[in-house]
Amino acid sequence: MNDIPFDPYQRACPSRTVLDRVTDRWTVLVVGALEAGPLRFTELAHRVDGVSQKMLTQTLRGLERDGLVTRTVHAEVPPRVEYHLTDAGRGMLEPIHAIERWTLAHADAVLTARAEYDTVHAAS
Amino acid sequence: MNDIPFDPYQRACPSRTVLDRVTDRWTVLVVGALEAGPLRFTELAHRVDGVSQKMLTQTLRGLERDGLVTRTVHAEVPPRVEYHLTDAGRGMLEPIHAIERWTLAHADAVLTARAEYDTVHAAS
DNA sequence: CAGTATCCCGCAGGATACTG
DNA sequence: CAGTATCCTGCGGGATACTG
Repeated sequence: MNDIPFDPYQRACPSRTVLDRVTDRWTVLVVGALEAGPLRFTELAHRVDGVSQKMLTQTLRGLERDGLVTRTVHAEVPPRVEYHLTDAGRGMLEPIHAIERWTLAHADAVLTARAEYDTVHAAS
Repeated sequence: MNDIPFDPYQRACPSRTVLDRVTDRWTVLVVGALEAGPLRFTELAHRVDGVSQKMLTQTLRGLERDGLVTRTVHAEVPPRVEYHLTDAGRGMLEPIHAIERWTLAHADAVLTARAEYDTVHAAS
């Protein structure tokens, strides 16, 4: 049991490293892509458009390390490796859905605000 | 009206830059800190422990640019500057709450999984 | 197919110093 | 107090090449 509660607003709190995982761009997209079901490495690379193999590997290893994704190797030739969410990983879908919902709902407003701001604060 | 719907899974979709805002570490903490009410620059720096003045300024400018935060300068000496969420910014609280909830709820499990993983995959 | 291994560049972001 | 302005370094992350 913990004597000290987690608080991401504190610099030294370990929970901040956990926060970093949820607020990772590729993590959000990869976990979101895995919601519909297990995917292979290449399939993921296609779904998450623009991710490099290095970043995809790195993201998947991190998710595996955190117990959010499981990596299954099927003994075949050519090899088939599938990634699927664990129960803990599926828990991440709630914040991810909220993030995606907000992004889609406010994208227009934000982009408009940006253009407006840049017009007003245009460099001479 | 948009002929093309936003899709953050597509590399070139502008919504990905909006996604980047919500998935920014300091953004989440700053907006979360502003939920309770307006705060001054220094107060924010204290609440969001560990943020450098440079990153705080940068984060606030970004939020202002995106129309999520308003900056109010009170004509006093010494100057008093207050930041508060706009309605759009308050909308970001939903994903942020979900993120914070998940972080606090799964921090223990994730940290344990990490330790376990690192033990098993220890470098020789 | 599903990676690992390198090389390398740009820039995120901290530290420090200065201003209205 | 609330910043801006520089300098500088580490590493995020892309490109490329190689392997089981």
